[in-house]
Amino acid sequence: MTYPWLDAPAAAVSGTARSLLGWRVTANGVTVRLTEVEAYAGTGEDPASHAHRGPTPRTEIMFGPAGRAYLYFVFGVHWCLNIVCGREGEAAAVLLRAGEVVEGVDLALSRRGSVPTRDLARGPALLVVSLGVGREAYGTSMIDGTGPLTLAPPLEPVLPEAVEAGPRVGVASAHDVPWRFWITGDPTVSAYRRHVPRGAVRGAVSRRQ
DNA sequence: GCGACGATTTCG
DNA sequence: GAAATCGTCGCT
Repeated sequence: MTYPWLDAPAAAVSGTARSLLGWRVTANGVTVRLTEVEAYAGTGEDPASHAHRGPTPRTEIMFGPAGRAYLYFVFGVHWCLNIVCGREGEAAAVLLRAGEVVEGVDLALSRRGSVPTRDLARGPALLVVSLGVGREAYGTSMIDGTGPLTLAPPLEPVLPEAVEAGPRVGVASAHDVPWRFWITGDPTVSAYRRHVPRGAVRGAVSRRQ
């Protein structure tokens, strides 16, 4: 199977992200049906993207061909998984934010601990834990069967009217860009949290909102 | 070399 | 609201 739209131009990455809703990602005995994703555009175009300032050792894989896995380690604690999109050199990507575990629930539960089934992959780092992947999956292809991750089409199509869009979660810039997409009403979609500066002044008035 | 901070999660 | 916890990246 081929995935022609994964390498659509980076300018179309929001459409690519939308199209990925309902697709299934399998790794290590667990399959997740994607219910929430975020699009990140290429170098110089999207201040919220890790690749915004050009390639670095960490983001190098994003500049390669589409369909490979870009994982990054955040807060010294968690891994998050992206599918590299766009053409070579463009560095667009789609962050897999949440999904429904549709196969291997018991295995996912063993990795996540005792949580409600709907919460198994309800968040980008939780999705990665359920799939049982980590650093070793960095840079592997998700579309040619050579790596631990496998991308597969939806069993049932996700209709356009079932998709909502809004601001991306936790990003420090580009709050106005509605490049987070999710399946309306799906219980496995994560809660929206806006970016909170780490060194925020405490006890001041302007803290909330 | 150094330090600020992060596409998060969990607990209080 | 705030801590956990460390790799990454740009340079006050």
